Amino acid sequence: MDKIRVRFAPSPTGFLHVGGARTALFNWLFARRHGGAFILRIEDTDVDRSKPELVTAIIESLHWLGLNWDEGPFFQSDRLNRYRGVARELEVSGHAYPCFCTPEELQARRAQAEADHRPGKYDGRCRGLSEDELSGLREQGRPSALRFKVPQGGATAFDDQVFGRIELAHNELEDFVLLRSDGNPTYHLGVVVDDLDMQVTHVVRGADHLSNTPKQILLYQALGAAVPVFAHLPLILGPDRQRLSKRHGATAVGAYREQGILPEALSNFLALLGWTPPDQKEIVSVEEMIPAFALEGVSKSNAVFDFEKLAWMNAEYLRQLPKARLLLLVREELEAASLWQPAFEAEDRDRFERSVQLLQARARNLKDFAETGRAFFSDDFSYEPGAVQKFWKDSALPSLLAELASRLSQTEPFTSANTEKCLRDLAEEKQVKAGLLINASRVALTGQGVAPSLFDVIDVLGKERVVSRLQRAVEYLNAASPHT
RNA sequence: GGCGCUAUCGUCUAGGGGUUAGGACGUGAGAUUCUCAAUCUCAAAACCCGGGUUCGAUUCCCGGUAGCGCUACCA
Repeated sequence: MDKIRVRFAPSPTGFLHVGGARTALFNWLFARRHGGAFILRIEDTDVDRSKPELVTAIIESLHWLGLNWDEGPFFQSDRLNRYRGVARELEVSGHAYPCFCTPEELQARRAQAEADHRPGKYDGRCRGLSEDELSGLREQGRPSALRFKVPQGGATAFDDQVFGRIELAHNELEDFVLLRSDGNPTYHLGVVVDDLDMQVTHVVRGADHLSNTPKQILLYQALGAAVPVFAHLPLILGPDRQRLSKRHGATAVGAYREQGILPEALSNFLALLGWTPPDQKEIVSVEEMIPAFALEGVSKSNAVFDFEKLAWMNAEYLRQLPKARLLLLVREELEAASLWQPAFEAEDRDRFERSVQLLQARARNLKDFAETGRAFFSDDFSYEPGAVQKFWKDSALPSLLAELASRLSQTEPFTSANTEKCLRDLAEEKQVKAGLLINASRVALTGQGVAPSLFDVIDVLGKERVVSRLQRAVEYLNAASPHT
């Protein structure tokens, strides 16, 4: 068999959607599995809706996901003459004909057909235009589109790698447009010509193209070309089982990145939407997926995008992340939040690293480091209201915390064993539960009711910060309830 | 409307003519505890409906229903 060649062909009319990302991933996996080529092609023939900056954004998202391509990016807008040439060939060979109906006329007829409960297919009225009529219309300067002459009668069938045999009767098809009246190709012409020129062997794309495939096969045949293998992927839906769209929240890959999702977590999650590795593992790296990937294992039914599972998977990956990479990612987060300090790679480097590792066990996404973990990287943090309400309600707290601050300032050496002993001794003396002091101190030190183990926090923060933060909490509490 | 496709716990799925229908996320309970997370244990939770084939269908076939897709000079 010839070398396998696949492509991902997004159109730059929007950001890279998670559905598109999964299509790209499956193509990439398939290419890597078979040592084939993965081609990137930008389908920008819709001049009105395509935007150059979206091309950049799509490419950036693909890079972020680690989906590297072997050829391209190719732009359909660079190949316009080629499509026109093929269109011309098709016209000359009698497989296509000019149509002078205007979009307005067509739309009006469709509307009328709908009102009459008739099928709204194009009626083929320009199909039988005589040479005289043709040249007459041309002389009038009437613009024309080029339509494909769908064979009358019969059917086209193909064996989809995931859906099996699909058959469609030709009378269900209309004579679809190949070339718009402005000379630009439509999707169907563009894909077929490109996939042919780029020698694509397997077309792996969303199931929304399943019903379009027979049209394209007809084009291949009219061109006397071999038809590639098709594999359609089930669609990704929102929680309401509607096709995933903006109103469901984040759909763009970039939006997940901004939410602190790791690319490996997103890839893993997306891969499992419609595909199960043979060993049924849930956490699977792309490296593990490559040798196991097969189109035959792809599910036929649409899948609901479950953000909760992605979040879980992300936490899972975050916890396993090698130190060096995590440090780098957290640094980016802190920089974005204006929390990064040069000292973190100089005198405070050790504290920085230990803080990150402490937070790592509980983080669900990268954002957590700069948000709930803020107090580890800055003295400027506030007390989370829920935590204050829950852990700072005992009226003895101000004096207890003041005493704790004073005793901790005397503790030498300042190890977790010693600070813990100090706190527990104080609790015992004052006849209060150690938990009371521990929880209250946690809020004082981190501003959060949920944070790592207190003595680890104390250890990482160091004596000076611990003492001053406890004192700050005492002041806050006294200010809040001046009568006690 | 027409055509096409699909149908297993709430969600992602495994399985397949005879199974206690398996796993994961989520949910609930418990253990642990210093809050939370993690971890461990346990629990609830599914074969869309109706026919047929068969000794036996969740599995195969047909029909229905539902959902999705296509039905553009969008891709």
